[in-house]
Amino acid sequence: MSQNSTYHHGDLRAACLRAARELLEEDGSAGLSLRAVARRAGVSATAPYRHYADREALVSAVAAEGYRELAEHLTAAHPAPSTPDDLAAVAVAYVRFALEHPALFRAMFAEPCDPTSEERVAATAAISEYVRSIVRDAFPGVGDTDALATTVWALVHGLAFLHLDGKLDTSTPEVVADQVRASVFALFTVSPALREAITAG
Amino acid sequence: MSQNSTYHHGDLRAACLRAARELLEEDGSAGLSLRAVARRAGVSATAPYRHYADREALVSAVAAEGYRELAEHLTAAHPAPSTPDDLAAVAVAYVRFALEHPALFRAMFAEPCDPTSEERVAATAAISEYVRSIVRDAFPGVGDTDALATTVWALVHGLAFLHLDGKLDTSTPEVVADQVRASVFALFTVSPALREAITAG
DNA sequence: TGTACATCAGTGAACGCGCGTTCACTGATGTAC
DNA sequence: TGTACATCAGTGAACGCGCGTTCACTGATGTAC
Repeated sequence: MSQNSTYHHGDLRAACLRAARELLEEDGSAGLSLRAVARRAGVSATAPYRHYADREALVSAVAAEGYRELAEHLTAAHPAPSTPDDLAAVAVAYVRFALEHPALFRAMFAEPCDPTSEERVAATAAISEYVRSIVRDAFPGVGDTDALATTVWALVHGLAFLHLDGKLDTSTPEVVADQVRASVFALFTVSPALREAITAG
Repeated sequence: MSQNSTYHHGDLRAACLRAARELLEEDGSAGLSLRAVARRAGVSATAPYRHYADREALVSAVAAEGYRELAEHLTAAHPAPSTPDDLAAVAVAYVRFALEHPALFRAMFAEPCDPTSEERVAATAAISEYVRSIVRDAFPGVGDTDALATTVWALVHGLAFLHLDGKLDTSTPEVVADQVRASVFALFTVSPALREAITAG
């Protein structure tokens, strides 16, 4: 698959994706141009067109990869969370992912999901369903957990963004993790009666 | 102040700000260029330089204005919130503001606050302090409400962004408001003992 | 009230830049016989 | 095993574009006397 010829790259598609991610982290989304990607991959400016229809297609591919990695990162934190503690661990992983890949995370959530990119739509739907399933598994007694799941997701997502935007203390990973855990615990000690009321409709 | 001469604009500074906001809403942040602003204000490409040092200065001014308007919008929703209901009303206003000014809201939170723009730094600090003061006033008994305030802010901010990014149902303002209220109520019925534990440190 | 002049807010030509994208092309690869 | 040829993955020149920013300028305004 990898040959010593310099003419054929071997795996330019993957190399473009890698270059795009690097550019994203270095210069933000403004730095992510097809030409810059080509330059970094050591290839002519037009070579990426063999693998991506246009700039938008490349960005969508990057975002989709980000969603997949985020999902992996979360399951790695806890494969089947079922208690507030488990959930807090997953939440911490979510925020850590955002802080470790700030530009990627922004690219994933910055724009309404491009409806023409099947890959991206699927990846978005998957992460959304994944979050819901975690809450469902953690609270099997409740009939419709969707409202509660949304609340959890919003809380964690908001924590991720506020940290990312420098609005909260990010001096050490521990400080961040403590804040995330405290917030999740606050949410998950809702009185059972009220939780019923919220999730009934 | 406004003369019939076409040479002197009269209030180009404000006109630039207005044009920038319109461009932001129409084309997203990519459409916000100094040249486009000048064009829309009906003025030569270099005229805005009389009022803004460079593009970044204009963007910062727009963001700062956004922060001020958000603060006004929140106080209009409830001048001195002191119950979960009051707080829910403010939260609904926060999310509505985001949905009514999507590109502006993104611009406000998209990048770490430009540390060279005093106006922007001040506006950011003000909104942050405002959120904290609301929670402080609503829970005067608790010594350190900062952790709780962060939780509230994160929840509401996350709801705003998830709605903005098309990840949640935004079909009607009522649907959105119901979700926001439900989420806030879930948070504010934390058991008193646990709230103590969270906010003690 | 009139005039001289400083100041202010605009003009418009010009610069260099990087971008996305097209096009005709060419070198390398792999397959059929 | 060798050759002919289709296909694939790259090249590189070229296009038109809009951008940020500079510069020397000029028209309008306001103020001092």
